[in-house]
Amino acid sequence: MPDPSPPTSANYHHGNLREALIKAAVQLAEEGGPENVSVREAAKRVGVSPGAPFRHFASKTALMTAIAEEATSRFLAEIASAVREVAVDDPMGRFAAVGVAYLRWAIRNPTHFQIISNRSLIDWDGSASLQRDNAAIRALMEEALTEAQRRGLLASNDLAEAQIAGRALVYGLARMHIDGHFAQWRVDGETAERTAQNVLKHFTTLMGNR
Amino acid sequence: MPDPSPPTSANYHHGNLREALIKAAVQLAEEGGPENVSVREAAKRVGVSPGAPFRHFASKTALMTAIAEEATSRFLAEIASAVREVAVDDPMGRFAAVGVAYLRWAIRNPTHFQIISNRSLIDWDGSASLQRDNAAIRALMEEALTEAQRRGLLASNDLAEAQIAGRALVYGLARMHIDGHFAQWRVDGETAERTAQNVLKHFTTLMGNR
DNA sequence: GTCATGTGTAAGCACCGATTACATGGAAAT
DNA sequence: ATTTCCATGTAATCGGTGCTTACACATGAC
Repeated sequence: MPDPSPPTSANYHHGNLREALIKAAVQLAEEGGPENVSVREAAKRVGVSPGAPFRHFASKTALMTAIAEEATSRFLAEIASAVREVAVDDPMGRFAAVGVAYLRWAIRNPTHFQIISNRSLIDWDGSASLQRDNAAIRALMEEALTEAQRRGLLASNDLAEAQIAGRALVYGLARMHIDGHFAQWRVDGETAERTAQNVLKHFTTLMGNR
Repeated sequence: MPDPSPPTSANYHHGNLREALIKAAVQLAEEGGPENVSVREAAKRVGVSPGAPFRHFASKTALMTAIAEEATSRFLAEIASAVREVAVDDPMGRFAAVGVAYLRWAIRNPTHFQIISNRSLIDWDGSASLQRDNAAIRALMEEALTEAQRRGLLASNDLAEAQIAGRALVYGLARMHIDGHFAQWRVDGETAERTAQNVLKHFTTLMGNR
């Protein structure tokens, strides 16, 4: 009996192992959370030996970082797009748009949000794109609030405090959602997004001078 | 040369291995985060074989859950104590006190807060004390806001929304601190606690009817 | 056609959580 | 006082993990 599947020219070289590994790792995270991702299992699913992934990623952290880079890029794009749809002379509207878009993306992409929120799986300091995109997201929020204060549209007179508060609200709501805290109230997935956004909008108006 | 340290009667039975393991595990978490905890390493530090811990904890999760139970109990006690120091006819004051005490504990006990905030290391559903204590903490906050609304002291007319908002603010601030987000602003440990509490107090007054 | 390079395999390291069979020693029962 | 029993330890082992090293091969440049 001949070898049923020798490493012939057809499959010895995968062709796009890097992308395939990223896809497999994301799938593993979707099945059992980011902690469930294992390089070996991803390699197995792609049909490659356990050592192969390390030709493309120096470490498991590097693999997860690559996933985070892709995700953060899309995250930023969606937030920036939402901001662009608000009138330039409405900073509080831009601020609210950032928050709503942030939450919307986090809720609709829970796996990726969990990955980019997990400090221990990712090498933040080692990725220029991660730092740049995250800074850009922060800048979008900060610009809106700074401009709002300049125009006297902000209730608080402490800009830093308002920025931290806004960030905490959005981040807290997003984390409550992915950590399952909403189940402690009666909120059921479907309404979670609407509820969180209502809370956010209510507070952005509360932060504004009306 | 005789056996230098045989398992004689003096040390064959540890005496209080359970507590010793908990202490060692907490120390490991303090050194490198909750992910750094390993049952084997804790056993080694206590001077016991790798299998011994499993006589006292059915799994690593059970060990971490035991740590979380102790921590949550102290967490609740401190919050309850802070609430008791506020006048009974000042529900918004109680609400603020819960938030401040919550944040204060989280900031001063970052290791334990990280452990009790990590859903994947702990068996939440399997611990009655964890569920009870967490429910008690939630109840303290909810009671305050509910009473505030009953007395017409709440700006929002949606109680559930206000509760989620309050929770999100406190939780978001706490997580931002342990996740190192405050470093992105100029906040430096010392002032982090004061800043977070200022933000919280500012918003509790914003939430109130004045 | 030859060869260098990139990309895979195979084997193996140290560590991990967890299980099993066995050893031990203290306390309770007689 | 002796025996018995059981909680609590050890030793060995299993499958899984991240990661490294030595080697094989397929492919593109020359």
